[in-house]
Amino acid sequence: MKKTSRRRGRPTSFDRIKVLDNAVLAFWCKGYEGTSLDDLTRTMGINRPSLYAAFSCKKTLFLEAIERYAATYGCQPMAAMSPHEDIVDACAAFLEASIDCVTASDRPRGCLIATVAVESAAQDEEIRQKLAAILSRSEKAMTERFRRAIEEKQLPPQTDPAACAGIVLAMTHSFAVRARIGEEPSQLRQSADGLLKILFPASGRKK
Amino acid sequence: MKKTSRRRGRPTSFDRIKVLDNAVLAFWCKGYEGTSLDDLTRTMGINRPSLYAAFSCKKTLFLEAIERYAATYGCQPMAAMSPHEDIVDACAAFLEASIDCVTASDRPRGCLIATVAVESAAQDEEIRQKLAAILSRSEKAMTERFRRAIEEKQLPPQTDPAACAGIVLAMTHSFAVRARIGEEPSQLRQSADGLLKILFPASGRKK
DNA sequence: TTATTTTTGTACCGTTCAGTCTGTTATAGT
DNA sequence: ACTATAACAGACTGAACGGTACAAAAATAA
Repeated sequence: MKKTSRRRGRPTSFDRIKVLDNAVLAFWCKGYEGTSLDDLTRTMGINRPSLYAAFSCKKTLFLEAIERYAATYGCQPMAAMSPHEDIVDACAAFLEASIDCVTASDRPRGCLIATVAVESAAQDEEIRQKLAAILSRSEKAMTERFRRAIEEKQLPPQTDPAACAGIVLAMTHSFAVRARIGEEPSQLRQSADGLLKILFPASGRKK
Repeated sequence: MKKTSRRRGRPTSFDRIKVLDNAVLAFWCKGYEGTSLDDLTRTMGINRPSLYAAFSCKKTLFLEAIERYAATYGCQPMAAMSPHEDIVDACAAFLEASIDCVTASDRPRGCLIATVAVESAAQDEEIRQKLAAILSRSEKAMTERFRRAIEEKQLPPQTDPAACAGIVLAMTHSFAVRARIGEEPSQLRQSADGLLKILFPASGRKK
């Protein structure tokens, strides 16, 4: 039986996920073409050979950054729904988390997927496919959540779950664009409230 | 009194607006950072000194391209509303024109404003302001259109015009993102239909 | 210790970038 | 015809680009 033996050679001095998180910030801020290798090495805190050893090239680093973004920031709105049994509360939490995500003051404005990587989607098939997969996943999840709410009689039986999901997700895409262009959370919150009132007219809103 | 006298020297061999329209296509396709001066001169059909004489530098060319886009493609959805007296018909036409705009097969996918220039908005204040002005203008116009519909009793008096406008415009932002990522017009049309049904539940839709 | 393996830091590579200089060409005024 | 003016086409510039070569450094295995 083998003993736990560490790898030979000089050990890596950085945490791969930590520097990837910093790459996310760099791309999120300046976009794919707008972020240079100097920007990346500076923000990530490692130098070029380490970067290339860990991530192969700029594009695969970008693809990994997109995935990492989706797994950390991108999934927060969906995650914010799960504590809520009521579909109205869940949607309110989803929209609020989405606003937080695209306007947090300590991070770049907007969404790495909907307002940054999307630009590159027209040029690169690999990026396009990854974004399409992420979008499709969130659309399925949101539709399923509405379907459950209908099943649980929180919504009228004739409700179209896909249509509802489409509208709620569309609002978050819009939030990303509007936040990037400079709108404040309070303005986005107004739109969120308006959407909830129209989407759930019957619900006696508390507050 | 002066006679009509043409300018001295060699006349410009290109139409400033035509080459600007081509610059729109180039930026729309590859984004600001992704479009090189070689790309631009090739697509515009003029060479560098002519480009710089006519548009000063890459960034002011981009700003002019954004404005030109807004005045040509960008305003088409709003323009598609005006023939329709009924707000439901008007919104349907708006959404259909929006889908056409972001998925036309002879043009780049998506929207120059919502899926391309928006990336640069975080880096450049001048671009940010221009986009903000364009968005604000369309938001005002759409809200006003809903206000008129309420006034004309096409919608219940308690309807919130800003909320309705926000949802319809959000859907177009979403269309731009989804089109850029590869979704087909038919998929976007489903979302448009779903939105109309939810936004105008009372209206007996003529099939 | 010594040999081996792997990462690190620096300097460098060829290419492409945005922008300009120079000389030529085409028009209008005289 | 000749001069003045303005735009043309192509070559050119220094800087910045993405990516790599190389040797020093830091760890394990013998």
